[in-house]
Amino acid sequence: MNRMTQRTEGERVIIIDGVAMSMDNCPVRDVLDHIGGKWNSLMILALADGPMRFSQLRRFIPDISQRMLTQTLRDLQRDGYLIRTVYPTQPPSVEYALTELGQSLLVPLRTLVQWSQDNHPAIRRARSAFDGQGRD
Amino acid sequence: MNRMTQRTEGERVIIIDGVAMSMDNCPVRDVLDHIGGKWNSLMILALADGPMRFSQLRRFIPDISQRMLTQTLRDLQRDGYLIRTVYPTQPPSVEYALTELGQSLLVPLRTLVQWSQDNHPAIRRARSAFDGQGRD
DNA sequence: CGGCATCCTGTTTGATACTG
DNA sequence: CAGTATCAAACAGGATGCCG
Repeated sequence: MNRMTQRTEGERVIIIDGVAMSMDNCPVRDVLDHIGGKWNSLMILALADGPMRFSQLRRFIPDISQRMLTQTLRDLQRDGYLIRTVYPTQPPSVEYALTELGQSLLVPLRTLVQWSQDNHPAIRRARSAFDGQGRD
Repeated sequence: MNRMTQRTEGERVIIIDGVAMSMDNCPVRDVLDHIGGKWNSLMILALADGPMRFSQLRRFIPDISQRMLTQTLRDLQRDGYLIRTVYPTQPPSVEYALTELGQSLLVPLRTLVQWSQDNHPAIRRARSAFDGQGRD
């Protein structure tokens, strides 16, 4: 599947699962960096069941700051994961909803969520074993 | 990556896909924070085909610093994703290999990689569309 | 309500140098 | 070869105040 990095002159390439990927523009890194952000994937999952308003999301993720909420939403919108709809009510309300792209990300994301739940105990076990043995 | 356990709040709970999860000890965040790290998931994928030595990994991921390589490997070892084996040769060689846990993570990870590759064009398109429209 | 701008902090990362 | 140590830069993130 994957093997060795090739360092052709000037052009750096990494090979993952047999597919060469330039490091300047690696799809995997690009996506992973985003879903790995502290709030991004949580936000996608939050919107899984349907659109939410700004203040709803704030309540839904209690420990996010307004700043990070705004920023995360803008980032996700920029990448096409969700759409922002402003309703010109008084006071104004803004609704965020997953796009088709966002919905499709939900699939691999849920796989990962499932895996996390299944294996979290094992990780915690490994962690305390590691911490325990080195110490004394 | 090295998350100091911070326990400030009492009993806050977030609901993902209908499942309530404590925020102090959320499996999803715990795992996502790791696979989302800049190097972690790349490292797991690098070891997918078999064990590698320290310097091999360095070459495999050309733009990682020695410091980050060491640290990432220690973190992943701590969480039970890989094992570290020292061969008392001269000079010493150290081999890193995925554990069963690490191998199992490979499955959802590959799903994500696949998704990334499939949808990267769409993301790039959305991104430039977003950047273009706000402009002037 | 739904933001944005500013300031300020701790954490993450990279460069560099040194060791067994 | 496979690390450790140290320093400085970069960045993420929180707190606060202001605005349409």
